[in-house]
Amino acid sequence: MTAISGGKSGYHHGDLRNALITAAVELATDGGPEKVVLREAARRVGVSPTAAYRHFAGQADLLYAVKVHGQQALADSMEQAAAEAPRSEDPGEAAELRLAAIGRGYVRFALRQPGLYRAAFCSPHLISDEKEWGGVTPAGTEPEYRAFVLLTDALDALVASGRMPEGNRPAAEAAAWAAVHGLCMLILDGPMRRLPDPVREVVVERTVAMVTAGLIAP
Amino acid sequence: MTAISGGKSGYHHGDLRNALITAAVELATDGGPEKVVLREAARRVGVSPTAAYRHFAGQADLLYAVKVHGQQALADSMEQAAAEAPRSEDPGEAAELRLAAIGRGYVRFALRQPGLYRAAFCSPHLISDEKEWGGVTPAGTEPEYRAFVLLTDALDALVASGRMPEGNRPAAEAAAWAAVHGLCMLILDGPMRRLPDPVREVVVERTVAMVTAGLIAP
DNA sequence: TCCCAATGTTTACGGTGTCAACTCTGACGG
DNA sequence: CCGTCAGAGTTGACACCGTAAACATTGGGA
Repeated sequence: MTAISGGKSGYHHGDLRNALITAAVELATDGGPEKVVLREAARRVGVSPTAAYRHFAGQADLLYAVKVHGQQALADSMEQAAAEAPRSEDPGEAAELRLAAIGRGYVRFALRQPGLYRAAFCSPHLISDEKEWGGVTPAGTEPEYRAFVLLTDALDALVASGRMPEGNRPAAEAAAWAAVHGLCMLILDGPMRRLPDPVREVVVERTVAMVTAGLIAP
Repeated sequence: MTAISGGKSGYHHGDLRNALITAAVELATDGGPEKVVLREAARRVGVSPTAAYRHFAGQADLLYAVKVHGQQALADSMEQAAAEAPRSEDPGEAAELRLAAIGRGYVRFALRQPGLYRAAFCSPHLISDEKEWGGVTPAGTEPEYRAFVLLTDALDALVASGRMPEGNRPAAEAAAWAAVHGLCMLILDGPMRRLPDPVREVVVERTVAMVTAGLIAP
């Protein structure tokens, strides 16, 4: 049978897997990963709960699909922010601006799509996916690969321009990622939630500044 | 009746609340917040599930108690690390070393007690506690208050010594906290889990260095 | 002494993830 | 042209979980 037939014949849905993912993503979008419940997704698609087991190993597997979706959406936001980054003649300054822009794009996505973002980074204990970074670089199959590459490129450009010392390069991506990720989590779930908007912006800018300055410093 | 009677008379436990918290903390310690299940805690204490409702509003309330416990344990680790920080004659250098020590103490706790740490920062959507920071400083009743004060003092000392520009002071605690928190989360739950130990140490040191350098930079 | 308020218990309900067994259906080979 | 068979969905059941209501037990003060 063709799996790409969009027409639902009543019994056979035709594209149940994607329909379930869509529903699950919707659940995560407003409510976060803990709202991704298999039965509800099936309910929304109009199908029996156990039907999902023909396409997913279980709820964790469905949640993992949502996680991948979220991470790709995050990478999109970062790419867009990078594209809109202010240009500069000085390659060093350009690289620095680009890194800052990427960071802001990251945070912007997290704040605009808190549910999806939290799903994208929800604990693997709920999922038990066993993919990991080998060294500091993730394998190309990783869902967070694109976001990681964006960051890596920006850092490489920064060192290539001479603005960032080579000695600071190792693990720089980890440090930069940690700062923006921690910022988002603290704002979304942590003690910084419900921070007044102006204060929040100050906090974001201070963090971005700390990252760039901290990586550039000799 | 006295709530402090330790002797269990069979029917009346005597100190059920603390017994439940202890059990719940144990659950979180090996397994994280999602393993904090009310029925299991009651089971371990040898009491019926609904007995817990005499002492907690519900599972979320019990989890919140665990959260507070975790945050205090975290503050302990930070305090100890600060006390063990290398001294220096130069007050500027001393303040910087102290800040770095605090950061390492933070990370050390997270890596040694991943379950508790994750519980300490688990999403309020599972808890619905409605306490928050007013500005950038938390109210004194906050569980994360002690840890926050430690950080704030270290930063104040840094600016008082003249090593950190006053212009960098606003929201500096947020940026610093974000970096170490994000680092811990990425290592525990994120793409950096199962990073080889040596690499992990490099990552931690690079992050700590980024924070201090990034805050000190003019 | 007796009573009552605090503390636990039993029972029950709705929700969840998941398994096993059954049923429908459409595409393919004869 | 038609039977069949594997893939896709269904029903029913089980073991958990959180939680509410009604009931039972106890010990300390009036």
